[in-house]
Amino acid sequence: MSDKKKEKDAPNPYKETLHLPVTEFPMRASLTEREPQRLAKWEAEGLYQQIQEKRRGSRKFILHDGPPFANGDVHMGTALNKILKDLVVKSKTMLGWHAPFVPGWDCHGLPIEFRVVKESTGLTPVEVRRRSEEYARKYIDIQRNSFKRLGVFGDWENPYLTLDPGYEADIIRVFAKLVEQDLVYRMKRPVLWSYGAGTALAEAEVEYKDKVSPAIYVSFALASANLPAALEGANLVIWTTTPWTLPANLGIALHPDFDYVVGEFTNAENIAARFVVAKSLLNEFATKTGFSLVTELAQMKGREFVGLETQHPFLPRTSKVINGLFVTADTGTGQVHIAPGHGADDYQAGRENGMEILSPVDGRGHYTAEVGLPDLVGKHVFQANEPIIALLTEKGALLARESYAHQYPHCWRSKTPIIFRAVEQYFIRVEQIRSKALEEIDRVKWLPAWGRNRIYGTVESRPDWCISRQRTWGVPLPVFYHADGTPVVSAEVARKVADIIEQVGTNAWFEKSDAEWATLVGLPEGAVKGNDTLDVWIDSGCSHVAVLDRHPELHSPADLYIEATDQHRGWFQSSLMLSVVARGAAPYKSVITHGFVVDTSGKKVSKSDQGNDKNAKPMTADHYYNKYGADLVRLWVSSVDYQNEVPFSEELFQQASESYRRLRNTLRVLLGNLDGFNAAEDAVEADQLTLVDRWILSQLENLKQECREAYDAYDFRKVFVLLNQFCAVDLSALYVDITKDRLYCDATSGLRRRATQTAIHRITDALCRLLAPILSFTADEAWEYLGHQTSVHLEDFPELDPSYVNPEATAAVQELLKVRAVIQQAIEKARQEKRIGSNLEATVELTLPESGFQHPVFEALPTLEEFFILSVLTIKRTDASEPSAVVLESPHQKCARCWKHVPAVGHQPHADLCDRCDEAVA
RNA sequence: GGGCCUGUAGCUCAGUUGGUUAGAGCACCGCCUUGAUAAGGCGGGGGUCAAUGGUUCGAGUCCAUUCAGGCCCA
Repeated sequence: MSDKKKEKDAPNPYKETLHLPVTEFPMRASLTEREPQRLAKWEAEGLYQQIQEKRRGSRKFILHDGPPFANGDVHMGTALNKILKDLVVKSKTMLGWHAPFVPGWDCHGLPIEFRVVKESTGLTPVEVRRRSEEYARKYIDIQRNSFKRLGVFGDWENPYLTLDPGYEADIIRVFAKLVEQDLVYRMKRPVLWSYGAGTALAEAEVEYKDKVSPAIYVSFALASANLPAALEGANLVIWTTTPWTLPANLGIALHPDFDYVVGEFTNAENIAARFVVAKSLLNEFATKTGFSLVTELAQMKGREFVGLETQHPFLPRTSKVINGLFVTADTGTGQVHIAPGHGADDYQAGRENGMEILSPVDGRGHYTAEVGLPDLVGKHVFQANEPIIALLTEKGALLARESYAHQYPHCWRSKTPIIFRAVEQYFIRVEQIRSKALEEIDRVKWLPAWGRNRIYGTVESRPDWCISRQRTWGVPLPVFYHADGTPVVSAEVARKVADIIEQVGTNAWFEKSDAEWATLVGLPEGAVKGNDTLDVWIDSGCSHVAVLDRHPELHSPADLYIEATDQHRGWFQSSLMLSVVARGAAPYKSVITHGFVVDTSGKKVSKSDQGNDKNAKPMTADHYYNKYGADLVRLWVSSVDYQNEVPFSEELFQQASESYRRLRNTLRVLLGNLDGFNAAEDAVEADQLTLVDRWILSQLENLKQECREAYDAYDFRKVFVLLNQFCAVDLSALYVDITKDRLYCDATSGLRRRATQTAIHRITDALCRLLAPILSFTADEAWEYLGHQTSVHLEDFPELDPSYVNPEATAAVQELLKVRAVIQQAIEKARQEKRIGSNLEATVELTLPESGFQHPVFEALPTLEEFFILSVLTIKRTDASEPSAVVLESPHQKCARCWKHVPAVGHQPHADLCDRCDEAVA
């Protein structure tokens, strides 16, 4: 090692003559401080409105916002969703479209009502609704602030709310259309019922508690004519923990694939009988009832029993034998008692098998006359278990009884056990719109493509849509009842209701008396309004009517919907169905779905996990934009494959930070090198550009085109990768590194220097535009430092200019890079051996094969030295097949200004300078 | 249990119609630089392509099964 290497370099006396990068654009982003300032600036300038004004008249692109529920803070999943939408809106805008974005909120529904009712009991419906609205509006404000803070552009001052009177009126008008098309019917259906509170409950209002119930084995004698010999005189046997539902028994379900044994059984008292029992449960049956199998007469599959009938044990009617996949073999007999009015599976099975929905129980839990047993009428169902068991014993149908401890649902308020009770509900006849809906599915573009199958399967198999809810915080189901209880389900009446609601809101439904309403809608005296509200999926499913059709800036069908994959069954489906009803077509032209946010081990993360796991990471967006900044949240979104589950962790934010720093520092050095450059005066003509300039601008053209295409295909991840690679590889490692020498050391107005500044100017301009949708804050900030007074968000993506596409330069640089790799390896070896430090201390003897590397640049030593960042390069050609390089310590003096070790150093007048620097200083 | 989907380096992802030693960025390790400096450059290590079986001259890429995970149902 030379002595001069060890010497501490004296301060460069020529430093003042260098053109080092100068810019106020800070290296440190300080996003959490700067972003709010920029946000305030945008708001003060009315940037969103400016964008709308500027784009008015351009072709329109409508991304319709699916309304998040106005409950809780913005979760990372919600942030992902909104940022994806924003990436679409911003990129479509910069691609030349007019893409207004009207955000919305879903305001009605149980979770809010539940919260309100939990806080204080005994509220009137009007008060529940008042507080629910207050609650919803509070969270709308919270969420709106988060979305804005994340840099999402939209008409935040005029969002759509499903509680707006106009919106509510449109929901009711859609209901009128449903009625008009004869799609609405009324039918009993079992619901979770609290006899203590006298009301229907939702799943969320049920608490599971321990309860001991009587569990009984009951035999049902087969009663069909022409039974197979083995089944003559045989009995099916069911096991149930709700004896009180037996009066409503209308069927017995067997699993189609289970094996059932038909046989002669006897017990300790030598009573013999012929039973059917699931084979796998024979032992349990014997233990519990005392009846053990003596003679097996036959084995049959469950499906072979279908169509038979049994005699009801104490009522004068028969029960149907059916199959059901819900039948299990854990307990009982593999045969399930079916009371369609008292259970969800029972109901489904009952409907599929043409059974009545019998539910002889009133709202207080007492039997009605329908029960068929005079002694039981008026008795509470839980008081009826013993009399029924006694009756079964008397009829000889009771084979065994036991006490059974299990988790049983209880009402969260009255704490009483809940029962399944069938009440009248309203349904949409899906069958009548199904085929049209399926047709429409194939007219929509689904991204990813498998989304088509997902929703198709859902629509294909979905049962009729139950649209009534026994709730308060919702849009009223606009039906009335005559004094005799006859329902009035009328499109005309519904439209009158809608017109009134439009003026005063749905609270009026609850505030005005029945008599007032009857008068208003023209019904005879004595008519009363219904108490049901509409399923909230009707609310959001009407947005294409209540928002797209109503809002002057928007149109229907929308060009695009974007939501998480759960919405195939949810909003995408409800919107499709109601749009088929309202306009005979799908409400969207294309649909994008994204995955759910999962942690790095691939497990889902949800709000509910937060409470249970004390180590759980924060999952609300505010934590992340307050800690890292919105641009980092946005960069994270752009970096993932959103069509799958989206991995999320604090570690990923560290990773995004690294990418961010690279992007930011690249912008910074570009801006710094533009110091003193006036594009209008100093830019050079294209034909004056040097090889590397032509090459980088050709790369830039490529980047522009690929980014445009990726944005157009909603492939933000690809944009992220392209921009990262361009900044890290093409710019940072190559172009900027190579051109430092000319930028810093050449004369201010030197042609090479100006050529590179010209290129850098083009590059920086393009980068700011291409980055704008993703790094909305940072790109705008850099744009400002580029000398612009207005926001980058008012600009288009950079236009393609094919004249800069330069295959010749690209081919040359590709060859140069191959050689560069060889040289760098040789230099690295020398460096590891401590023979040299920086590249400029080396002299490289390059050997090239005779063939290949024929580009004229290989004859231009100064260009090669610059490209490889070397002081001195020599080349010889041999018959070797691959290039090779030998690295020697340079024998030349170091130029005090540019640090190159070249022969020119040592001449007068500046003995410590090379010729180039001598000229530059002069 | 059913429907739809996913499983490639520590992390996030590329891998065209099956065909040379499976790629990128980040992270990691070592070196250089101190004129992008709470920056920058160079070099390097790292993958049984979830597993098993099959089709094929040849499979990360096709088929089957299994395992793990997600959404929606039951």
